[in-house]
Amino acid sequence: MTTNDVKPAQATKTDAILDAATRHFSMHGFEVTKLSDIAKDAGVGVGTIYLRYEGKAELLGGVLDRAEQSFADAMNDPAIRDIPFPERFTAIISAIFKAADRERDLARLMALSAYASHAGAHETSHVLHAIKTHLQDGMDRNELRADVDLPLAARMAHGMVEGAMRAMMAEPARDPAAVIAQIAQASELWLCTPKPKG
Amino acid sequence: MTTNDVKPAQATKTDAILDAATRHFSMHGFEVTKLSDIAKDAGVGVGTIYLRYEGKAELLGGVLDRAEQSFADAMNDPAIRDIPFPERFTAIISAIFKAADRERDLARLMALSAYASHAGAHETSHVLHAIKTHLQDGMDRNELRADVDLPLAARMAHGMVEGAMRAMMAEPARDPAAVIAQIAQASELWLCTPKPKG
Amino acid sequence: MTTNDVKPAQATKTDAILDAATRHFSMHGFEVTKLSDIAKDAGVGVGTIYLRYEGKAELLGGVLDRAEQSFADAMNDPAIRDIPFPERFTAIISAIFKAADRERDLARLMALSAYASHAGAHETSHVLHAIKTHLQDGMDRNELRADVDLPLAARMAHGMVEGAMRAMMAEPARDPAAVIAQIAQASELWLCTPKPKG
Amino acid sequence: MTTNDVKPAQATKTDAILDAATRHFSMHGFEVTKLSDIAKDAGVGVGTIYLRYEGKAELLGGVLDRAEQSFADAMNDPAIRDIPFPERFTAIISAIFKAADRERDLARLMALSAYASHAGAHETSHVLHAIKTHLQDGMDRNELRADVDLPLAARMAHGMVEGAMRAMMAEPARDPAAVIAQIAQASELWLCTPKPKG
DNA sequence: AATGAATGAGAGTTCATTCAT
DNA sequence: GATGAATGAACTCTCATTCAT
Repeated sequence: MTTNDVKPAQATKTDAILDAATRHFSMHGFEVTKLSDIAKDAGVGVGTIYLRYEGKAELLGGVLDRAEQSFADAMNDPAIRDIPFPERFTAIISAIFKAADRERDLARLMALSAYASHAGAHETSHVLHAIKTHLQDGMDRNELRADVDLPLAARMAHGMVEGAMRAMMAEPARDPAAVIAQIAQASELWLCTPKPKG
Repeated sequence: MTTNDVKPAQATKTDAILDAATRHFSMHGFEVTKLSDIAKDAGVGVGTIYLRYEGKAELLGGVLDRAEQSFADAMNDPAIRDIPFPERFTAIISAIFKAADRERDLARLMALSAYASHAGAHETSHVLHAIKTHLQDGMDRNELRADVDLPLAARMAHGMVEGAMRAMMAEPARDPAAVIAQIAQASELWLCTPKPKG
Repeated sequence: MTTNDVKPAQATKTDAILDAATRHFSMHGFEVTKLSDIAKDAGVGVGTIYLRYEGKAELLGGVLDRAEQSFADAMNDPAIRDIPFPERFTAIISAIFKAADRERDLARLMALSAYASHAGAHETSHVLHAIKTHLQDGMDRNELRADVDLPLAARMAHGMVEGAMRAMMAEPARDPAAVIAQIAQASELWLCTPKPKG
Repeated sequence: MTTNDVKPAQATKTDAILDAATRHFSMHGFEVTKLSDIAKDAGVGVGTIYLRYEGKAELLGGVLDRAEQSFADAMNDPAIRDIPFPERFTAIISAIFKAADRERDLARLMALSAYASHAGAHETSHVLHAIKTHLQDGMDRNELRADVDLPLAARMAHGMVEGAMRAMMAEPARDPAAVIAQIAQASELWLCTPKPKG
């Protein structure tokens, strides 16, 4: 494949399929979603989906991969890696929220991992991995408490963000910045090395 | 049949159905679960399920109701309400974990709310409500920070516990007591009024 | 069984069952009707129906038997047998319409014969048989045309009355007496020995 | 495939389905008939039926429509319209019998109208309408008695033919021509303007 | 005799998947 | 490569029938 994309048509169709599939899977769930609906939404025939994915589960796999990648890319932004803790918390969480705004239904999508044929691949999500990396980095720099159980803390932080997102879904009027600030503050109090007094 | 044994047969059958349904729904998901499997597992005929629940969705509703109730009961134990913060965190979290041990797959179950016909009833879960009540109580007693956004913090705490549970599922060898201690510590640092120094 | 009915309770229950069954079968059809509905309508338990009838088909048989008998009784009224043709036509048809008013849905019921386990018994209906007997009687008295094919004419007359009944169902405002007069006139023109002129 | 052969496959399949459905519905009734049997008989998969009809009731609707149309077409043959009464009776009845030979079980089919989702459409059957038209035509030409109640007479004639058909079903050895002659004679005596004597 | 909870075979319907065009 | 008509396995739900009480 050359640098300037030779198969724009196909790429476009694949994107249309992934877009439609993301929409349907996240809004209605895996089993409820009909491939024919996705095809119609994407403006292609059902058979076309089968030219790109082995089946329904593999299509979900593709959807999850793309969504996770988008999240992970945001969090792995080198610019963020240079920020010291606790300020970095705000940057990380902002990145997650920004990605979540693009991939609006990631939270719900992630719950579908179980259906993906290669579910194992998603057992440890890219997002979770990015969180772990950031925390490890903070510990290496002595900006985070050494006595923290890293894998456990990463899961807890992950859940905390999910909980905050659910709060925003339940009360859409909330100010995202304020929510981000609350999570950042909680993270700092919980994970950062206490600042020496005085 | 003893005198204080009211309709044991029917109660037993309903319980068997709910037990089997909980097992299947939480382990395999709503759509994937076949009523015939639940019936077989419960040792009853399919028709018997329909004598108690209008359909599959209503059966899930019954399962969720029972599970939520069990959790909420554990957390509303009056004995817990007398413990001051931050010690109370340990008690609450222990209660959740103990209930989770009985209702092993609550976390996964809760994700199924969408399928329940009376999903609205679960919009705000009993567990979440219990958490809110405890936090409010702590704030009234000045044991928790006054500047905490209660509804948001409750969701975040809820998510944090879910995350910890996922960690335990991923690594079953973990010591539950240690996990509980980590959550309790994080909660204390994050939510408790800082103790005066000195 | 003595002359004065010893088992009024059972007879009453049987009647209630037959009444309810007649209502349901004729209004909604055989397959659509649920035994539990009939039982509820009759104020008995489902099991009670099985104490009197072998099954659903046999219950329909009982319903048809009773309805047919009621019709046949009306038409076999000795008073009618003394009337000469063509006047007798009016009496016969009036009797059918009167019975149809009591057993409101006979026409629809008869269509259900196919479902009765002893359908053979109904192949030649009582009503049809009564019509045949009357026509034979008229031929014996030379009041009806000798060249009429009796079994065929009986079926045709039967159908003609059914057609008239459908007309009344379609246009309930019709005057029954006028309808009866039309059928009687048609029968006379068609079946009676032409009166000598002059 | 020739040029003037438009979508033969699909048309053929639809026809096969309608043929099989007609056979099954008329021989065994609506509820008793299984879609899987119709599909097997038609040499298609069950799903194929659902590509053409919304469900079982709509399939019956399609069957009734086609059958009625076939009958009505036979009766509306312009050649018949030119024959004067009473000779026209023979032509009409012959046409009905000929169509009945093709659509062997129309009489029984018509009784199923109740199950068709668009039953209303069949309230007044095409056949009945054709009969009415012929009678009206006869009255306009002064070939039929003016004092006949047209809608009622049409229903009665319709029923008379049905009765005759039942006679033929009960006694298959009967000569159709003789049966037709009997109906035609009855119709003439009943409906035609009496011929002036002399 | 009367009941109705329990049963499970069986039907309509859906939809992922295939493949001829 | 693209399509969508065709397929049939598999599901939920119903209800006649049984039988313990």
